[in-house]
Amino acid sequence: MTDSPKKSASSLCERQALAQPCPIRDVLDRIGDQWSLLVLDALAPGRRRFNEMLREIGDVSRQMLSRTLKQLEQDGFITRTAYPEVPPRVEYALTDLGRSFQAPMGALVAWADEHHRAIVEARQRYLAGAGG
Amino acid sequence: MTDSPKKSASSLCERQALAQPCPIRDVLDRIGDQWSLLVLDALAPGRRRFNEMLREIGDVSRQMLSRTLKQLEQDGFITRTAYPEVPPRVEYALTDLGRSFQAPMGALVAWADEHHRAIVEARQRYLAGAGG
DNA sequence: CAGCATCCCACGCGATACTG
DNA sequence: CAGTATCGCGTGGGATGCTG
Repeated sequence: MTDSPKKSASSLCERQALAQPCPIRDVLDRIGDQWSLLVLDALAPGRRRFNEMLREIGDVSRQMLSRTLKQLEQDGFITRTAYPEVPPRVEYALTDLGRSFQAPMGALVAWADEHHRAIVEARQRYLAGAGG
Repeated sequence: MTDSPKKSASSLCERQALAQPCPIRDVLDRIGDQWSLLVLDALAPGRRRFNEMLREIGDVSRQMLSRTLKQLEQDGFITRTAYPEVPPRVEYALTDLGRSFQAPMGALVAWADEHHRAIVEARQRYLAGAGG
């Protein structure tokens, strides 16, 4: 498939010309996709190999890790370095772009940590009020 | 269904006890779900009615808007106020929690705006290098 | 107008076997 | 070890008709 013909009319996306898809949606599609954030987090301490990340993240399949890494590499968040050895060795690492993303990501993490309790409580209040 | 039996082994989620699911995953599951962010954004200027948002967002179905609103209400991001009139009128508005979320969301939006060009360029470079 | 119930298809994603 | 190709299931989500 080429590209989704959908249009997003939100002001969130209309803040720039739509030559490119909405940056937010673009970024959100990446970090919102279940694994990218975990991968980015796994790479935060330093370079990692494929199976290393596979084990570290734990509940990701090879296919999804592979896809996610490729996506992140494609978008310039990480680099992929293959060493022509045998057995093969491939290492992934954050780029400057990837590292710069840790700031807003950190803000999000901090907010989540700070307000998670409130969210959980809101859910419980909701269930109590609506009767499940 | 009760709850996903999946476990996330990432340090991103191990920063607190896992009595609750990882706050980040929890928050990400919400804002990463294609519509929540758009809804939150639509409500930023002030209260909105159902069909108003439906039109404003543009490419969201009734069902998904309904679900998203319910989720956000449940999580304490927004309030739902039904006026016992005929025809019925329902208004949605951000809560304090919802408004507080605009800070990290703003950071993310700013980052996306600032680096979107770099991401697009990285993609083009990737395509050029890998030959599609 | 608000929004839930139903139908249905597309695709996300895990499992697995295969390649280099 | 580091992936890719294939298969199959589960579900996200659009379209739409019905209800209050």
